[in-house]
Order: sequence, then C-alpha cells, then structure tokens
Amino acid sequence: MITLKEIAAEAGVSMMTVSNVINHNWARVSPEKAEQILAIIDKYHYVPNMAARSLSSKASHIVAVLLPLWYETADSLLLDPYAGQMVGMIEMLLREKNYYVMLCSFKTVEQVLTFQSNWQIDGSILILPHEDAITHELTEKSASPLVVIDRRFEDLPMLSVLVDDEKGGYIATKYLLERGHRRIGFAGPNFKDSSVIQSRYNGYVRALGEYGLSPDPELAFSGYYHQPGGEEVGKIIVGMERRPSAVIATEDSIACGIIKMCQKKSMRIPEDLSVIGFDDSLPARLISPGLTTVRQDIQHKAACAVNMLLNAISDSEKRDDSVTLSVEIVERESVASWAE
Amino acid sequence: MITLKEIAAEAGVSMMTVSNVINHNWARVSPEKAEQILAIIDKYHYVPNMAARSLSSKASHIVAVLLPLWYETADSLLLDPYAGQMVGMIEMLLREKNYYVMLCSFKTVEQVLTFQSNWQIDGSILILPHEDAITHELTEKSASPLVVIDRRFEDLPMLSVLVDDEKGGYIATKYLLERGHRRIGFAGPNFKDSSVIQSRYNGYVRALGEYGLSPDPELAFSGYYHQPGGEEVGKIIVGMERRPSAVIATEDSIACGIIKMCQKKSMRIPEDLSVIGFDDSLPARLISPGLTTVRQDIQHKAACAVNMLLNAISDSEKRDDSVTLSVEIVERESVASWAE
DNA sequence: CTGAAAGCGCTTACAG
DNA sequence: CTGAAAGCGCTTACAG
Repeated sequence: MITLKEIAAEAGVSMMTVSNVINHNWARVSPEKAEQILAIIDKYHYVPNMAARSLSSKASHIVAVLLPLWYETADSLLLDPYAGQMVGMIEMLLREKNYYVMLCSFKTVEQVLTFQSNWQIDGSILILPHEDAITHELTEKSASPLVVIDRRFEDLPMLSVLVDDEKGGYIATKYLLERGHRRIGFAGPNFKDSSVIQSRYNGYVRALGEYGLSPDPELAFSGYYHQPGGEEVGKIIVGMERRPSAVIATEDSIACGIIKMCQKKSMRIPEDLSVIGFDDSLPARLISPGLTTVRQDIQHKAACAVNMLLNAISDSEKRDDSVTLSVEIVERESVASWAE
Repeated sequence: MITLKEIAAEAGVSMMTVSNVINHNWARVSPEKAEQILAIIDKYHYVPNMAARSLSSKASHIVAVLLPLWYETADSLLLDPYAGQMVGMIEMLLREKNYYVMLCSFKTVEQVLTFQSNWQIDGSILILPHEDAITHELTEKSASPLVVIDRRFEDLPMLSVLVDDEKGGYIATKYLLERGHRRIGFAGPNFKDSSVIQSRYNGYVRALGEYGLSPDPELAFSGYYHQPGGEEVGKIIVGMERRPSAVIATEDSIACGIIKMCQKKSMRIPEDLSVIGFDDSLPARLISPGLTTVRQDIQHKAACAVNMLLNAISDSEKRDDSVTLSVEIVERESVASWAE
C-alpha cells in the first residue's frame, strides 16, 4: 500500500503536486512533472485511500441506496426483481461517474440519518417507498440530496422520479376498449392506500369515459395483493353471473394469479377472459399465454434518478425537481378481441 | 455534526475516554463517567465518522459484494432475481453485525483490487461467478478474505459456499423414477461449460443407474439457455418419435420455456409431459401448472457466506473453508405419474 | 481507570 | 506552477 506521501518523496516533489496529478488538476502541475509522477503511480499501482480523501475533503463520493424493509416480514425488498434491476442499473451508472454505492436497508428514519452521517453520504436514492410518513420525514431530514422514486409530495421541495401511472391505466383500458371489450375489470391492492394504484385507476376511469362507459363497482377488485390475491380475484370472476370479458391487474403477479385460477377452472385465456398486467416482469414472458402488460423503462428510470442526484450533489440549488416517465404496452398473447 | 473531541471537551475528559465509551470498552472507563458521556452522546445525537475510524484503525467495516457483469450485455447481474435475493439477505445479515456493504460490479480483476484498496475493504463476497479464470485470479489476489459462492477450486485455499448440485440432479431424477417415468430428459446449458450443470447431470446419471437405466444421448439437451432455449427444447420434444415422459431442466426459466412451447403445441402438462425445474424462482409458482422444482435455501446460503466471511475477517487462520448446502424438491403440479 | 502524543492518508487554504 | 502548514475525526501505543 504505497501512499501519496511516498510517491511525493520518490518524485522529489511535494504531496500537493502529487495530489494535483491524482485529481487531474493539470493547470497546477507542469506537464513534465505530471508525466513523471504518473509513471511512479503506475509503477507502484498506487490507489488513493478514499477514507482519507473523504475525511479531508467534504465529499465521500458514496451514494446510499435506501431500501425500506417490508412491513410484515422485514425481508429485504431486493426480493422484488424490480428493485434488483433498479439497484443494478444505479450501481453501474454511478460507477461510471466515480461514485460508490452503499446499500442501506432500514425500518426507521433514524437509521437512515445515522447511516448518512456515519459515512458522510453525498446523496441517497430511495427505492420502493412504502410508508408515506417515513418518506415524507426522510425528504425533510436528509442531510444530503435525496431522490425518491415513485413518490412525490406537493407540500415540500423534493427530488423525484415518477412514472405516468394515470397514462398506464388509460392506455391499458383503451387497448381493451379498442378490441371490443366493454366489461373491463380492474384489480389491485387497496386503491386508497397507494397513489400509484389510484392513478392507474383514474386512467382506467378516464378511458371508460371516452367510450361513454362509467366504472362498474362490481368490476373494481380492490385489496388484492400478489399472486394469491390474483387467484382470489380469479375465483370471484369465475363465479360471477355477468363476467367481465377482460381484466387489468396493477401487477403482473396479480395477473398471473388470475390467469392461473381461471385456467384451473377451465376458462380459456384469452378467449374467455383477456388479461393485462403491469410491469413486464420476468414471469410475464414465462407464463402461457404470454402476458400483455404495461411496461416502464427501468433503465431510463435509473438513469434519470442518477442524473438528478448527481446534479443536486454538484449544485445545491437543485433541491426540487421531478421527472415523469412514460409507459407503453407490451403486446403478448393474453388479450383477444371481443365481440359481444 | 458534533465530534468526539467536542464531546470530550463538554464532559471534561480526554478523547480516549470518550472513544472507549463509544467502542464499549467498559473495562477502561468508570461507570459514572461512562454514564455521563453516554448522556452527552445522546443529547447531541453524536454519530461516529466511519471514514476517520477507518483511517486510524485498520478496519473499514465495509464488505464488498462483487457482481460480475454479464458477458455480452454487460448488464448488471442483479437483473437475476436470485442475485437480488442474495444481496438483500447479505446486506441485512451484515447490517446486524455492524458491517456496511458496498456494491462492486466489475469486468476485470484489476477493477476489484482497486476497489478493495480504495476503501480498505475488510472482506468480499463474490456472487454468481461466471468465468473461472477471473474467479481463480481473484481468490489468489484478493487482499482481504473473499467468500466465493457456487464455485470451488481444489488447487488453492479458498472460502466457498456450495450447493449440492449432484444431489439436486439425483433427487429430481429419483422423484420421476419413483413415479414410473423411464424416459427422462435432461435439459440445460452446455454441460461442459459449467461444473454446476455437470454435477446435476452426474446426479441424474447416478439415479438412472440405480434403476438399471443408462442415459440416452437423445434425451440430453445440452446448450440451451433461459426461456428461449427451453422453447427450443420443447419444440424438439414435440417433434420426437419416442418422446420422453418427463424432463428435468437445470433452470426454472428453461422449464417454463419447455412448458410454454409444449402447451402451445397442444401437449398437456403434466399428463403428456412432466417437468421439473431448478431454483424455485418466482415464475415457478406463477405459471400454470405450478412448477415442481429443486430448491436451495437462499437465506441459509447467504447466512453461511456471511458467517464464513466474518470468521475469516476476525481470524486470519481461516482462509480455507467450504460448506455444501443441501437441496430439496418443492412439489407443485408439473409432474404426473406415468404408466407405460 | 485516564490521558497526552503521534499518526492514519489525504485536502484545503494560503503563500510564494 | 509549487510547497509548507494545519487539519479532517478518529485510534493506537504508551505512560501513568
């Protein structure tokens, strides 16, 4: 482990000069010395000590990826493939910019703040924010810039990257309407709990409205989670007198549950029931028929979050910004045309 | 940001005494002073600066999770849900032990070594090692302890956590044999490329042997990857004169591809073809019929890796150790009994 | 049990 | 363009 000091000694210059070379302050070093010092650095494979740099400068070059623990199970949310993808992309993008990423799973705001000051974190990205109260408090108290994914509060300045959920609900519904469907179900977690779900539902209502339809309460399946929830919805649909000809599920796993249960009860997908999901997760292409679903561009999302954070780190003016990304339909085989 | 020095001043003691309190060296502090100092720490919400600690002690308390980038795409391997789960579990376990985790995706050994010395990493865990040459070089050159998951070389000391793949292949095959199957296919990536696949195949051969059967080359589908590969295998099976009555796939996604294609070609699963996968990944339960598969306990695996690493960090004697975890069959609906 | 000194490896701020 | 000084916030090693 050779140090900057030793390099300075070997080159016969001051530590400052070596430091300037390492930090590419070429204006402060003569080309000859720079070259000579570079050679020595190369020769000994010198690698700067980030802890020392962090201590003396005020920048740690560490970004925290904040991972709320799941309520009940306290499992890591990296169990969710979406989160894994986001973290993976974020790490790669940050690495290109010479930032390092630390993971920080947490239950309380306190834990995050402690973590942040432990390492003098330069900035944080919060993924899959679950509880609004915590997210709110975090954006208020975070010492360094914080980018929140998928959540925004209008009552305080914050950095956020959003997805156009209303549009997602709208285009999914429109897609079905254009194919002749008129009785369209909408299944998801409790609408009131989540603004994401609420927005998607609003898009659904808007599309129906354009066709002179109003939402049928019987077709709003609220309060169903993941695959088991989807299976329950499937059971209900199978048992209905006037079945919907199509359902939109706010999650691929819910859609998968619906499909699985309906197939079990001998309904044909998509002939008897068309299904659209959300997210284009891995299972969407693995099940048969392949699931038609509303996709968000996760890579783009990660890039936006990283850019926004980096801007905020270098320019403290930028503490209130928001980007909303679009969504698109991925067509596979789970939707058929419907002629009443 | 209050510092240790300021706390010492306020308490009227030396920095050393405060340091001893913070580090729980109770033997070196009188109870009264300790209590008083604790109160001050609490009052100001003092949080130690890890960079400073890392610099002066030799321990950074940082563990690196090493993520090889995928060959072709250079995508983050966190796209793989398995990797996400591992990383999530590792982070939680390490956090309990007061370690911090940094992510480090890489293509070259050089990148990892630089990263390690940048932060004076205490130890590393390598997930999903792809290229043997890189893994080998890494275990040789890593400055601090390195735990390798799913790989072991007999020619050098190393820390590794393995899964009993031979047993996995064996029990899957046995499971089918016991249900009357005699023509059993085996589908996976190129057997020669990966010792994991080779071991599973060996288990398959051993189980067949116990029933007086020898492997039929026509039923060894080697060189197929992920879902598209599975679909190809499905196509082949559908077109065969003497179809197998069951197939074992070395990955759930391959199994899903086989099922999807066979269903498309009007074969019934499991009546016409039984399928067993490996991994018990999310899709296994989302498809219909639910996929019977060989599961490894990822939580346990992560815990073993973390324990092994922590032991090696605190005791430099422990630089050669290996644990092999067992596997089990998760029964769902993709296997039927077979009567020739 | 307690403390004064020195140092970890770097950068900032200031002089020249 | 170059450098000497001071300091970032902690711990180690040594004395008492």
